[in-house]
Amino acid sequence: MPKLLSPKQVARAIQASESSVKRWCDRGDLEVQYTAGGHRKIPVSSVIAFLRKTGQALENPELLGLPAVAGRAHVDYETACDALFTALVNGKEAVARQILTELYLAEHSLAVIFDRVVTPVMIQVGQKWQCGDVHVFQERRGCEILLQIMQELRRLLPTPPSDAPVAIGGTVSGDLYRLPTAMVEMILREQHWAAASLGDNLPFQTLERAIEQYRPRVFWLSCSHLNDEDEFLRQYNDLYDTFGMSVAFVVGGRALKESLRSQMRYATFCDTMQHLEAFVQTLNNTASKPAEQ
Amino acid sequence: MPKLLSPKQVARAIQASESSVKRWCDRGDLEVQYTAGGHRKIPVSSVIAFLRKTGQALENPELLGLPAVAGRAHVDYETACDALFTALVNGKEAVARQILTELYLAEHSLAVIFDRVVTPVMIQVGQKWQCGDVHVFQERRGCEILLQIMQELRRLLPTPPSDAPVAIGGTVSGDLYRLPTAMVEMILREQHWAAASLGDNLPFQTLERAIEQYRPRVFWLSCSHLNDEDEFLRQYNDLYDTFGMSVAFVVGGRALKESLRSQMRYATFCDTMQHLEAFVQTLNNTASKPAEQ
DNA sequence: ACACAAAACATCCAAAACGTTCATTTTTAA
DNA sequence: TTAAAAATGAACGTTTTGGATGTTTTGTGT
Repeated sequence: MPKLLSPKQVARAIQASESSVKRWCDRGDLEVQYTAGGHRKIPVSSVIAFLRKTGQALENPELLGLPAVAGRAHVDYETACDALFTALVNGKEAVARQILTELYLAEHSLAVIFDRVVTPVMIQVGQKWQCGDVHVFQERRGCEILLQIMQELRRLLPTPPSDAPVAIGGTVSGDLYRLPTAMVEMILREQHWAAASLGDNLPFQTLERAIEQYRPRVFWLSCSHLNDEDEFLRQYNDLYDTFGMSVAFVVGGRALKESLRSQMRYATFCDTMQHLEAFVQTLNNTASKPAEQ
Repeated sequence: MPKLLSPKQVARAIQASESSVKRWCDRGDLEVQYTAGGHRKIPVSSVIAFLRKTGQALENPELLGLPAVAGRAHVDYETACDALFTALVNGKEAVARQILTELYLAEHSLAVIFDRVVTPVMIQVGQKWQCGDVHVFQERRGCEILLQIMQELRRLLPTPPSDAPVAIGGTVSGDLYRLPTAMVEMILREQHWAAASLGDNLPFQTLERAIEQYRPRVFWLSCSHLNDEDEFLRQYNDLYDTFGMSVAFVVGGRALKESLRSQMRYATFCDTMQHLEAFVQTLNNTASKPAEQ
């Protein structure tokens, strides 16, 4: 998708007028390219450089375009992962914030950041925790920091329009991993959904009530840990029997192994946040009232 | 609605002259960004922080997109509690944010807001939940919303100076109530402490490691629920034996009944956030290097 | 290939913001 | 109570901004 932006797009994104953006281009404050016919084309990287130079905040990042997934050599995920890991286990909130903010400004797709940086880092934390290299409190503090930063980023996402389709979800009883469900919420909000995470550790009974009350178009379940797989299967399938026809069930998480999935029904299973993003975009495009781009 | 304001807009909102607003920006009292041409752009959050810092009233809140009552002389806690309760159980994030922002502007201490509004509301939610008037998902969603808003307010607090005294804390294994520990963190940060919440559900073993690594001046433990009181007592007292001399233990929470407290040692027990605030202020005043008021 | 609508272009101008200066009010200290 | 100090708000000429204008480029659909 577009790496080059028009003056109007940039103006909206940084809350300035089109005239000013064009003037800044002409004056050289904003690096700019031209089409054959003389139209300005402003690279995203140029906007970021400009914002950094002037110390301005990015007011409407969603307007800077959607997934720039295809290999951007610019960002080195491995370095970012290493740095983030170190920052999290040492409780360096400010460092972690800087890493993620820069990635967000450079990458513009939350899904990619989640899949290629945040999730791998948390997996690494989990592994080192099992071999005893990382203490529980370091893992917990790391999660706290990540959740805080994600909430800050969440504020930069568009506020859902009042007629936005509703999505709710969370994790089931016994699953205390709230990071994934927070990610899901953000991905959905980025796609202009009115997504609300109900949190973690939710009994199936209350999920049923929640669906009844919210009447969502999408219901998600993040499963990082299951206390009792058989019990989960039974209750999940009950829930699906009740609502599966009217609500799109989206499930994911490492606890849902293939053997389990084969016994479940759902609208989609997501291995990654990018899968989820693609699925939601499909919904947006095929819906009667699609959320505008 | 715009998140960045011009000096004139801010001047009208807080009923001051444009000259003064500009002077405050230049002096650093108001956080400000600049356009490429050198015009000031003031974030709403910066205005809110300024108003609180100086104790001024907000004369025209509607100009900032805030509720019309914000900053008015006195606040009726009971009304606020009722409104917040309704907003939380109905998942109305925006309404809850307005209520709390309004209180934040009108009040001088976060502790008062926590003690007289947030805590009572969550107690009410808990009660109605037990009689079945409130569903689990409503309670959970309410907590999510509160944590979200508190995170936003946290950003308005002063960033701790690098030589700030360190405080860490959280809840023990089996205690999943993370709201109180988030409150504690904010109260401490408001008093210029480098406070870091380690989160919830922490085994004692890792608390020990955390204290070793962070070497805090204060260690807090929030106890809203205990799986096993005797086990807790044993492990807590072990921890106190190890660190009680070098670290100030601050405990609180409704799970610590009188019968339990009598068997525990601690620097202070806090019934309310205002107690905590007073205690920390005492520490600040008697410390060799007091954080400036 | 052509036509047409949407978007971007350059230019111009009024409104607004800039920095500076100065008179007036408020606070602090003697 | 008075004098000095500090903060405020108005006034000023200059610069920046943002909207309106009519024209040109772009991209899409036939």
